[in-house]
Amino acid sequence: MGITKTEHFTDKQNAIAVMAKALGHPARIAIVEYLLKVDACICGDIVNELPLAQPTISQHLKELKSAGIIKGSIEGNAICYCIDEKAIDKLRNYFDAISVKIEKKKSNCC
Amino acid sequence: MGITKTEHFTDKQNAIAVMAKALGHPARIAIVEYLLKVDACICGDIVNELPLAQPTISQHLKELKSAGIIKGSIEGNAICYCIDEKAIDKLRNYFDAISVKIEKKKSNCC
DNA sequence: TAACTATATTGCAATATTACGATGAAGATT
DNA sequence: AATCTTCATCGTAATATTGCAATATAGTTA
Repeated sequence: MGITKTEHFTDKQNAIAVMAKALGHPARIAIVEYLLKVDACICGDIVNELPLAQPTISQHLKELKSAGIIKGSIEGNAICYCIDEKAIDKLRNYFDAISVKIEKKKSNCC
Repeated sequence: MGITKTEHFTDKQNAIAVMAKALGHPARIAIVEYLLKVDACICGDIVNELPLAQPTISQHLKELKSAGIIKGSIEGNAICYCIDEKAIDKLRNYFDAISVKIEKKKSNCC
């Protein structure tokens, strides 16, 4: 197999999973953190920051983009990537909600 | 390849990535949501709830456990799984921090 | 326009993931 | 003790991911 049975789950579950999966790699976490660190979102130097080859970075950027975590705009012959706040908000709200639910339960057997 | 170069990244980056990766599958999101929904964390009926075979569920539970998202305790011949609040808190804090940083910047080019 | 720069795509090898049937292990029930 | 129930593990097939060298694409500059 190796194929995920997305059709059995809700759109929301799939949406969260897609975003989480995109962040499920340390290089992609490092990219996100780098985009946060630099003041303007002038990119491309990501390749110089990370110990990975340019095609590998490009591929990770593509995955982050297709998951909606970052967005890119053309800036001359370079490309300016930056974090898409909406995606982060969705994740934040999701984990906030889980925390609240856990807090409410606290009946706990484990 | 197919092998992630974890050694090039910080422990924190790897830790977040491991948790995100564990949640990067809709079945595992569904499991977490089910554990939140049921009042007591009596499990095993997860298999009845989800459209996946028992070995598949077992494998997903193992991954969630090894990522620290859930913990399990033996309850007779059944096993009681529940969410580990600490992991959720870590994720929540992480995305909160990112949100704050995005908010502070707002210089934004894209 | 030719060369340069920045990023994307292609193609490939190595490894990981997903899924499940068959089977195993351990406590519960009869 | 034999059986049942519950969950884990093994083995295997199909597919996905990771990483990079080579190459392509597109804007920029000389």
